[in-house]
Amino acid sequence: MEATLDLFKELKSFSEPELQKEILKHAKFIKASKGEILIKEGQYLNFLPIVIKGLLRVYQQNEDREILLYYVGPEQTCMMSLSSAYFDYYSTANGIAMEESEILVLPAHLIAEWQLKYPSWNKFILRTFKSRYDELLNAFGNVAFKPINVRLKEYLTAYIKNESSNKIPVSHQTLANDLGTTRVVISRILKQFEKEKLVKLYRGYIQLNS
Amino acid sequence: MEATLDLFKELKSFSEPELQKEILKHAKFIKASKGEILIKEGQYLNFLPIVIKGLLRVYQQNEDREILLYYVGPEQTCMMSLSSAYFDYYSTANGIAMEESEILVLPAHLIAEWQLKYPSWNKFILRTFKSRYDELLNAFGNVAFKPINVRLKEYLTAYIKNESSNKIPVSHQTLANDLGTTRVVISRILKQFEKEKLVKLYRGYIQLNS
DNA sequence: AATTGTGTGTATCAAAAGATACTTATCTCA
DNA sequence: TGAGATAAGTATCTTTTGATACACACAATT
Repeated sequence: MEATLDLFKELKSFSEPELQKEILKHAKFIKASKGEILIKEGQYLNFLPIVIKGLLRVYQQNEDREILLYYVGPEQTCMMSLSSAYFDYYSTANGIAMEESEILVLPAHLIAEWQLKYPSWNKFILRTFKSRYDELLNAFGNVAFKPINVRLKEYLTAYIKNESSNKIPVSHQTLANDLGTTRVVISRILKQFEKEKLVKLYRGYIQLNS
Repeated sequence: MEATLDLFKELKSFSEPELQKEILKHAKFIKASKGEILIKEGQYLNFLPIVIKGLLRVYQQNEDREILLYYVGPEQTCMMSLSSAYFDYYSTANGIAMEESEILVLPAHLIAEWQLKYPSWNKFILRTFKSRYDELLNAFGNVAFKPINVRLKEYLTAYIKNESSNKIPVSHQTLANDLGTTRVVISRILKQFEKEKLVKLYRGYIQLNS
């Protein structure tokens, strides 16, 4: 856990010395293996997870379909947990570890206490609320107004923006899950994109031309 | 403004004496007439509006369509404004007064200050974030997974839950705007509902059977 | 090599939603 | 009262999306 500890100490959001001391005093560090489900819809959470390393995927489910809400990366926490833990309310989404992840876990009651005590914690919480809200608002507008092919195109271009390569190592099924539709629909649209020379399709990944 | 002042003093969220004094010291009270646009997409806000009386409608727009995000009633504030004012970010939604409304207006910089100073203010802000987030999440799930007829049915039944009567004084166009679709689609579905004896249609309002 | 699972291609059909256009009410207000 | 605005009904056509079913390719494992 030495390495994790070092990672934690580098996080700017918690660099306020008093706060850092407090966190170290009360937090547990846990590991989540790839595919592990951390949060289930309907569940009450009495802890707040902050990701140190790795990636969580938070999504909503509806019978056979699902749709992505957001990812939680290092130095971030999960809106659902925050909401659930702070307000003692059940979660309305699911969370799963996309990769081997290291997570700092805080008892729920500290959220409110530190809100008033530590400005940097206060900022962190509000920043979390705001950025998650913005993400969701954006996703909402997209789902409400844009056809799937446009959303898919935007998803793909957004994907490679953060990467050096323009290979997108994602299956059609995963794309369907993220965008809230079915695999066949994605395959159909991707084939259309290929005809338009926008992409090249391979097993297990997609290459974006541009 | 006497009446407004009295209304304000009754708001539980701000009953903490020190906070109330501060608000009265720094706030302005304004009136918005029906149809007045208070917030525009892209605009920077340096104030936080809290509704004392009346109703604001906050929505997103996309060319010819629009979709409802939420309403802001008495003792509530607008997520967009809060987000914009606190983080110095532009608004990503529009706000319009649905009726003659009375609004308390606070300078943006006080939001952060009071966050640390007044527990009840802190609670108010977080409650705002949470409830707006929940509403949006719910709307998102609906748009992603449910067909319009189901959403419309839910909208109508939710509407009369808060009313004594089962008359819904809303035009088809307004329903279309709230649900993010077009008038013709709404009219078509409502006619179907009428055949199924779920509703009776009149000019300007809808009567729900049950 | 045979088996199994996953990923992809694709055809067919059905349903949902949107676009357009035109008609008929009803209300408002000068 | 009559002109214009708003509300609603409806028919037709197209597009988008979804459901289902099946074939085939590739990979990993035994």
